[in-house]
Amino acid sequence: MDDELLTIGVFAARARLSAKALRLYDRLGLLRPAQVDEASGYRYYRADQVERARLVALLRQLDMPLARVAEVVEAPDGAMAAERLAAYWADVEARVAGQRTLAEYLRERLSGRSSEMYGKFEVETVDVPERVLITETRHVLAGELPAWIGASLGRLEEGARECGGITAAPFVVYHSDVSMESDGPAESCVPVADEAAARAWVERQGRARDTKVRVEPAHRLAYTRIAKAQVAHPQILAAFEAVEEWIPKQGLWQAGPCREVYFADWDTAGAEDPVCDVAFPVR
Amino acid sequence: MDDELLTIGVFAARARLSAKALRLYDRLGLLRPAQVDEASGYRYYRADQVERARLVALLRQLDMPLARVAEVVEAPDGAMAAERLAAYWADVEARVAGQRTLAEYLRERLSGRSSEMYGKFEVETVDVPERVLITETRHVLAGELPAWIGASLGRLEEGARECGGITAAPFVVYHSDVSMESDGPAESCVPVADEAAARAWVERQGRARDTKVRVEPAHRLAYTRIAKAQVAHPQILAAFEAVEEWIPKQGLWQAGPCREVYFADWDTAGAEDPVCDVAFPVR
DNA sequence: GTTCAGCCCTGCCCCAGGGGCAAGGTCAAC
DNA sequence: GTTGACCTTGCCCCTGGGGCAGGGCTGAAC
Repeated sequence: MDDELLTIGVFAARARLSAKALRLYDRLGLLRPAQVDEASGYRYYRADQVERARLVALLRQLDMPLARVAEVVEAPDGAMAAERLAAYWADVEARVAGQRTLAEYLRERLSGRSSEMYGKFEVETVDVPERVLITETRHVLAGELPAWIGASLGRLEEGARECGGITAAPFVVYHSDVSMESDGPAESCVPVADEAAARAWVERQGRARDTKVRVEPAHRLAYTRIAKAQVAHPQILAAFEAVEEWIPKQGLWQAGPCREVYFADWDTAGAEDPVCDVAFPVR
Repeated sequence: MDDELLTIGVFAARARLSAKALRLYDRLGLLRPAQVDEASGYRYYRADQVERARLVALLRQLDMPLARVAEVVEAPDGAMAAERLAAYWADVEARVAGQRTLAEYLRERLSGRSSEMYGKFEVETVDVPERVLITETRHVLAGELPAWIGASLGRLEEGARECGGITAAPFVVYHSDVSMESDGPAESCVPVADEAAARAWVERQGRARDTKVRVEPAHRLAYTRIAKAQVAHPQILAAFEAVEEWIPKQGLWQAGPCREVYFADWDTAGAEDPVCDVAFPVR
């Protein structure tokens, strides 16, 4: 019954896939024909391969990449397969949730409320002297950003005790895209007192994390102060944009990548307490 | 102030896009540099182009295709732009909602509950005599399917009155993929009494819709009866699969594309009333 | 036996939306 | 003048196929 062989066209119709797709899946090893005629190259499939093929078709309807489809259909048992599917779908939902928030934010902004929104931010400048920093740099996605900032600044603050102590508020520099899906490098920084001790401490850290000592020259920052509740995507984008809009209006230029300065204790702050300056170096 | 020109690298950093992407957007006309040096080919952007570029970058984070990005950034005003963004996002949410349901269904099925699920369907066969059909064929996505079935069968039932009347339950044949995102052609069919009248009626319909007369030869159907609440993706897939699993077990073969036979009045049926047979021609 | 339609094969080019690299031209500071 | 950073175009790569060309296979009718 199940040992009758189907040509690729018949099999494709039953599996609701195209013959072209089946040839691709054959080449990738995802769905091998039961038999291939050596002379003609004709592919023949067993009828009981339809089930697997149809599962592939359904998974592809979730836009699951073929590599992950392979992980699902080759799972040792149904429970594992279900788990891998669930993991993929959780990824999708996480991504879409981020995009949803961004879409809502953009919709509001495009509707013309941007001027009102910018009006809510008061921007000022401050001069920052030359400082010695210990830093950690990593490519990180927006979803993991809060966790990474917490962990990274925690490690650096800990290390700062061996470097003469913290001399100013820790901050995070975004060397590339600030927003969702970003993997532009982020650099968390803690100003410390003792450069020599800092270099020695960094040496001891090894290369596992990208830990460095950096001397940041004196500069001026344009910043706006925001509350804990605003430190999240995409609300925080409005703050960044408010500062960016403000800078040229004052006859200034951006002189470097943006940063978030955390001057308050995060854990003890309430949602409406100011905890963070969104800042750009300016000239 | 805004007439200072930025090189592509500086502009890319400010807009949080790659230089490569900017060259692509230039070529596509989405984001033209303010000036291009004829001799060197160097692109120079005005500082006030950053805003548009950054909007493009944010829209791309929604995975919006560049063609739709262009529609948004070139909208005559913010309200239109917001509307187009909202339309795109609604498309995404609709697609994801369908995928979400499919993912949930697949997760349950992979977890091993499939045998229980199939157990719920009782499959039988019925012999169908040769019949004259008037039909409408269209490529239709799963999302529009219910609406199209309703409208299409409505038109055909109306036309059937001029063709000697309806002689059996209307049905829809799926010549390709049954599931979400399908655009495989679907054919809605109404059996009628008078072939000559049917041909004349179809002639009068013109070519706007793909309306035809077809004589379906006598055949046997394997079917399972389902309630109104089950006639929706992806629950209905389980019914299709139950029948497909059943067929080879009886020593039968599928002899054609699957179909849904609507034997009850849809509007007056309750959610638990049987309204539809999910059927495959068998030999 | 022959023919012919309908399958099937491989191989090539195409799409989006870029990434990455090579070879070479430019620009600015020193 | 030199150097190094930056810019240019062009080519190949990715995914998941669609579409077409040119040629081989197969089965059923004649």
